[in-house]
Amino acid sequence: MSTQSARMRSMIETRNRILDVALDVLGENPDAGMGEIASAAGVVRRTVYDHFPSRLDLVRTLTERAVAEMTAVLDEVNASGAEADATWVEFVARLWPVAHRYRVLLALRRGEYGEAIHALLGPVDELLADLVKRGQDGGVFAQHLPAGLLSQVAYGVVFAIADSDRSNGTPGVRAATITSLLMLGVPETRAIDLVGDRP
Amino acid sequence: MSTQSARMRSMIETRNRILDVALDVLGENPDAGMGEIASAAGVVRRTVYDHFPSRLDLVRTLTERAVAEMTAVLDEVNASGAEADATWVEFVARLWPVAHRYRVLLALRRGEYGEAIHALLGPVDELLADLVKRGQDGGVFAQHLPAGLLSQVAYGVVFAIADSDRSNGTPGVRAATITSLLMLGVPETRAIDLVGDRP
DNA sequence: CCAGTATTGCACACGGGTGTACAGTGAGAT
DNA sequence: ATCTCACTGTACACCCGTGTGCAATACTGG
Repeated sequence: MSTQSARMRSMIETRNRILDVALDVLGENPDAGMGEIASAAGVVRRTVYDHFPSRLDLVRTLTERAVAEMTAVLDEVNASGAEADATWVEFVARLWPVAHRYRVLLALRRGEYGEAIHALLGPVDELLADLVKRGQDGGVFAQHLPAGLLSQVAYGVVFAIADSDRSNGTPGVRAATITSLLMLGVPETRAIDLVGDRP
Repeated sequence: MSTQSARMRSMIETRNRILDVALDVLGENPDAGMGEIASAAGVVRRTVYDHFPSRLDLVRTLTERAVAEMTAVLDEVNASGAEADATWVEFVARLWPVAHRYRVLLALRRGEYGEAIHALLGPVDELLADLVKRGQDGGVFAQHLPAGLLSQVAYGVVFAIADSDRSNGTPGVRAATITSLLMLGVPETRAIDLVGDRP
């Protein structure tokens, strides 16, 4: 049906290249301007505005991408029917690369577009809170904090550790997962068991 | 010796008012301009520049204040000679109000003045890392992460929970302390014991 | 009362990012 | 071969925050 190939294709390709590069550039410096993004994508600033009328449109599209990927992972993982702590381990493992790519969103949540991003990220936050709530109700997670806050802090920590990957060697998924599990109130022995037997 | 009282006093007072207000305003919105700070302090923008030649000077002074207060607390707490986990509890308790006031620094560490702030915050980071390292060597803290990173993430969590105070009611020091202890690898029972018996 | 000075209330220059306009170019579509 | 359209290159207007300059004002100390 869509036979308008070559033209369409290269246009979509540039659009995607802009998005990919924007993620990298903004990941390095959340305050980067459209000019930097354009240059990094091997394109003129004007062209970026052809694809995304405003900077907010760019960021929004990026966020929508992230939300789509994250909810996909969360839905899949939730469907397994496993215990909450095991589900969390699976979640972190699957989300690790994604979280690293979209780490910029955590920085972008404060300032200027914070409101818009927060709104788009709402569904993800809910799914996350639900998972933690399930763990608390099941007695596998601690209850020092309300589920909503605990889930935010927990995956904030995962993002933070993923961030530090850029500096030192590689704390890696394993360390991040264990740390988040501990914070969720899972005993150390159980935490090590959960992450121990995996590919 | 310093008998130039009334004049000096009111000038110092405005200076301090500017600093205090700047902490509040920047706490709400780290991107606030000198104009907003001036207005909030009941002063004209030009006056702020009389006290602080540049925006960086303002932020630097704020940071120096924070470093002074934090190192004071850390030194005092470290001198008690108690176990690392007990010391951590004391540390969080004493630092709680301070951390809440200076929460903006965590946001300001990224972007523009990040480098300068990071440099000034260096000593605090070291003291914190030393404390965590001591706990790891003593076997009371877990070792999934290197002391430097673990300490950063741990007090990042404390700041994050302090931040959320503004939104919901009051998770409070207790919840924040327990959460950070858990993440440091302290067993839940021990953690509750540690925070349980205090004024 | 008079001098000194912190503060005010304007003014402006400067830099930097955003978003737009428009003529030109080159590769694919017809 | 010609048309179409994504992309180029350059220019411009606009907004906003920073930092500076200077005369006027108010308030305090001698």
